[in-house]
Formats: sequence, C-alpha cells, structure tokens
Amino acid sequence: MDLAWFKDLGQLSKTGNFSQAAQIRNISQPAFSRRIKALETWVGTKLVDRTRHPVKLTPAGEQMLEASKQAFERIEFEKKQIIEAQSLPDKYIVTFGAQHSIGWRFFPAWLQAFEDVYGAIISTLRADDLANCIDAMHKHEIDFVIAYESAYSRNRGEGLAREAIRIGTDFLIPVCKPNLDGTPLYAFSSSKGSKVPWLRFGESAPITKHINPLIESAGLQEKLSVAYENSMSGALRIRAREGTGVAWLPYSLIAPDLEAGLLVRTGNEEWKIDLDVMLLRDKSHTNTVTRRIWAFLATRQQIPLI
Amino acid sequence: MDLAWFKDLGQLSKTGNFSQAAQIRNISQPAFSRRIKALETWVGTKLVDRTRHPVKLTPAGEQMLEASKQAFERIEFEKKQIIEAQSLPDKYIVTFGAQHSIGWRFFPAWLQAFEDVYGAIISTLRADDLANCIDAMHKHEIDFVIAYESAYSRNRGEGLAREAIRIGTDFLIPVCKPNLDGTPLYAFSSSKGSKVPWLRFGESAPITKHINPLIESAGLQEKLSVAYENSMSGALRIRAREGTGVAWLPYSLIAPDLEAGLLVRTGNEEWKIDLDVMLLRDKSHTNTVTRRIWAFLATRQQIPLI
DNA sequence: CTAGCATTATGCAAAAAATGCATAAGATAT
DNA sequence: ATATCTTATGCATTTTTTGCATAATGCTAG
Repeated sequence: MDLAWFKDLGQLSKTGNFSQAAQIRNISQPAFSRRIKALETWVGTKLVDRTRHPVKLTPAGEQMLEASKQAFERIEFEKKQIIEAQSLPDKYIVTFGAQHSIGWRFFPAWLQAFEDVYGAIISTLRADDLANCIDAMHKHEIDFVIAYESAYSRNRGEGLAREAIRIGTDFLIPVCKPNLDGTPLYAFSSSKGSKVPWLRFGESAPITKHINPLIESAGLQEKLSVAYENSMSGALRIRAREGTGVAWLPYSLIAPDLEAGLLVRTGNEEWKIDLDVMLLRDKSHTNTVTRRIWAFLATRQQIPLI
Repeated sequence: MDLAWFKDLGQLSKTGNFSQAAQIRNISQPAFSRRIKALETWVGTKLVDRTRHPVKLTPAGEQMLEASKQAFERIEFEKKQIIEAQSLPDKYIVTFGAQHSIGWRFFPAWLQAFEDVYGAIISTLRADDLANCIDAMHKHEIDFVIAYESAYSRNRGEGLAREAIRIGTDFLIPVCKPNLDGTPLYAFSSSKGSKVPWLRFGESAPITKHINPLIESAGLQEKLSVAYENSMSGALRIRAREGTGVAWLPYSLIAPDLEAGLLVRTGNEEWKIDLDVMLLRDKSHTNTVTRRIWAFLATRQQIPLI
C-alpha cells in the first residue's frame, strides 16, 4: 500500500478526470490509471465509477478516501510533532548530576550565569555521590555530571566515552577562626610539639581525594590531629568559625566569611589546592539539546560567576 | 511513503535485531536496512537507536510506530466495512462521530464488541472535534456521537433534542516511571520545595477540560511544573515511560504498561478522574436502524470490552 | 587491550516495478 | 453513425528495489 495511491484518488475525486488528475500529479495518464487500479485491487473493490463523465468516486471510494485522509493526517501530525520537538528542544529536561557540595553552592550560581548568556533551559539536579553520578550518566539517566578535579585527581574516564570541559575554578585553602587582632587562631609556625586541630572531610567525601595528596606530600600529618570529621563542607565551616580547628575549604564557600572576618587563612601559602569544576558528559548519550549546551560551553571555556 | 516501511519498523521494534526482523519480513538484511533508512529519511529523524544491542526505537520511533498502527488500523477498518457492505447491499450505513482520541482507541474495540452481541452493522466513523461532531449530528450528517464525560464536564444539550447513554467507562490516573524497587520515580509526598515535572495535555486537547478542574480543586498547580506538553496522549505516555515526569492518562491506554511495570501510579488515590464514554443522539433524527441500535444499547447499559 | 564473533552498512550487478509512448478500446455528443 | 474525448493495454525504457559479497562497526570474552 502506498500513500501515493491515496493522493491520486484524492486528486481524481477533485478533478473527475484521469488525464487531468494525472497531469497534476505529474505522471502520465496510463501510469495514473494503473495506480488507481492497483489501489482498487488492494481494497478489493471498484472505487471509481468510470461509466460517467466526469468520473465519480463510488461510495466505497468516498469512504476509503475519507479514511485515508484521517489516517495520513494522523501520521503527518505525528511527523510534525517529532520535527517540532526537535526544533524546539526547550522542552527537554536536562539532567545534571553533582556531589552534594557542588550542587549546594556552585550549581545554582553557575546555572543562573549560564542561563543568562545561553537562555533558559529546563533542568533538574540530582545530588549524589560522584561515583553514583558518573554511573547514572553512563546509564543515560542523567546528561551531565559536574565534578571537582585537581592536579591530584582527574575524573577522566578509562576508555569510556567520557569527555570533560572546565566550567569553573575554585581552590581549597586552610582556614580557621581569627584572633581579635586578625591573626589565625591556629598558626602552624608556632607549633613545636603540639599539633593543630584538623577539621577533616570524611574518608568517603570526594573532596578528600583532592586534599589527602597535599597533606601527605607536605608532611602535614605530623602537624595535624583530627579534631572533627564530617563529609559536609557546611559542617566543617561552622566548626571552623567556632574556632574548633583548621579546615581546607572551597574558596567559593567561605569567601563571604573571609571578607566578614569570621575566618582567616592560615598555614603556608603553598598549601592551596586548585580545583577545576568540570562538566562531564557521556559522548554516546547526547541529543540536540545537550549537544547545543556542550558546544556552547566548549567554545566559551568559562562563564564568569557573579 | 509505504505501508511496508511501518510493518518493518514494527517488526524491528519486536525483535530488536535487523537481521532477524529482515528474515521474518522475507527480505534480505541489506534491503531491510535500507527500508528503515528510507522511513527515517521520510520522517526526517533517526527512529532507531543502533548504538545498542538489541537495537531500540528512539522516542520518535515509538511515536511514529504508534501513530502508524492507529492510522493503518483505521484504513483496514474501512476496508473491512466496505467489503462487508458489498456482500450486504442496500443496507443503511450508520455514521458515528468521535474525537480523534476516542476514534483511534476506544471506537474500534467497542464496535467489535458491539457487533459481537448485536450483529454486524455497516458503519463509518467521522473523526473530528467534539463540537464539530455534535454540530454535524444536529445537521443530521451523522447518527451518533461518542464522547467523554466527567463530573466536571457534561455534554448534555441545552434544550436540544439530545440524549445520551453510557457505553463505557474509563478513568485518568497520574502515572510515572517506577524506580527499580517499583516505587514511583516522582512521589508527591517527598516534595517539599521541589515541584514534580508534569507532562500535560495541550490547552486545545479536549481531555484538558476534564483534568484542569482536578488540578485546580486539589491545588496541584503548586506541586507541578510543566515539563512537556502535547495534545496526543501517546506522546505523553512515551515521555512518562522515559521518566520525564508525571502524566494523567486514561487507564485503558496504559493498562498494559502498568502490568508490565513500565509505569506506576503515583500521587494521591483521590487524584483519579472518572470518565464516562457516552453515546449521544439527536432525538429528532432517527430511523429504524439507529432506533434499534439505541434501544439495544439502552437496555444493556454496557458492553464489556475485551 | 585485542581477537573473535555478531550485527549493520555499502558497492555493484541483477531483478522487479513503475513509467511513458503509441495505440487500442470505450463512451459521448451531435 | 461518426467525430471526439476519455480510459485501458502492449511493449520498450527508465527507475527503483533487491540480493550478494564485503566492508565497517559494535560487542564480548580471554
């Protein structure tokens, strides 16, 4: 069965004349005749009354024509819907995955900045472990993962179809409560035997992977004693402000506290850990919307955050 | 466009394998590949995700397949009617009018069930807007109109010679994709600030008239954010199965998905919208055939659908 | 990471189908 | 009845589709 057959029938119904209908349909009259015949054979009945001029559709012909119009309308409608959905991708929900720490602070600000220059998108955020996020990405449950990277720990996939671009930077610095004169409550220089209390991220916290290498390479184990442990940066921040100890915290998180004098930087200038905020995607799972976003971000390198 | 293309697509969807599907369709694998490609070119989109084995239809592919099934069912139905009418000449042709959504889904099944108990009738279906259908009925162009009714929206005429009997029931329930443990992906209970993505019927869709009153009376606007909008229930169903959000869909449409665990009910038990499928007639326009049908249906109240 | 297996895509010649031309057959009107 | 218009048919040609062989690609197990 061929759509063309029904288009022919429709034209024939309009013109009432094989030759003219054939001309309009851009085929020869014999070919046109044969197509109508093919349709009649397929349906199993005469659809055209040729005994009269101009020829007229039989009741059966009228019914089939009507039905075919409805049927192909249905298909055409769906076709249009699909094409529209593709050209108006704004309806697609882009799913981001991120560790709690990023999702909590970086993501909202970044999304705001991104939408300001790119335009609004419909998005949701799934906050979870980094490992879970990446897993979900490879299961195609989420489109992008936002993760920290440092010189010590890269998230690049091992042969997996994973790509990354940097969408922001941050750094971890050791901070603590200031004395009244603004000097750090815990200055490493003054430590002979006594160790400095350390507010540490839990072993399970992803950020630990970035901090531990520094602690080891700088031999800081000798100078620190764990005073508190929590995997949420917010909790460490509160303890640091209270003066419980020293914590390596993301600058983006504590910038307000530094300005307000609630926290000060301590320790050595070199004990700073540069972090890149990376957007990861699974190359094998893209669509118009996510490709556009990716291309946009890849060409801009970085969007300044407010 | 060729019917064979869609049959191929349907087979491919079933087997998930080009070679096997080709074999079943009695054609070589290269030819099969090219036919699928031809269909994709015609629609203008990739319809099959070949990156995975077994291959799967893309959402667009699913949508097109669904539409094609409905469309060709319509044509086959008409074909059958015509052949039957030929063997029983001079019979009155009963004309039904229905909205597209009913015409595509409910009507064929209902007519089948009706004919099983009543005996074969010769009929045609005119699919159109509800308003147009009713208009046509009062113009005596069609004998019966089939329409949805809910507590929120009755089609009873205002002083017009219009009667109605219920010939079926259905209900709309909110559904979404299940988690691995079978719980709803989007459970309203867990939402404090975050809104649940809503797959909504377009404003123009007739079914919206039944859903909107519930949304308003239950204050659901606060809990829902529109994630996708389409006037075809099939499109919403696909999105729901993908996990894009929550949709209110007719039970008759999604019963198979619920059984297969592709969708689960979510939200409150009370957020269910009962629909009656009503047969309407114009009292001033009857004849022997239509009066008999009416009397038959009126005394039976309801014919169970398969 | 690679070899081996399975699946899909492509080049090309052969087969099938549709088309156009010329013309026959049929219908209409004067 | 015949001139004229319209549709159907035979046949060579063109276009399309198909199958075969094979290349490219994807998946899996060692």
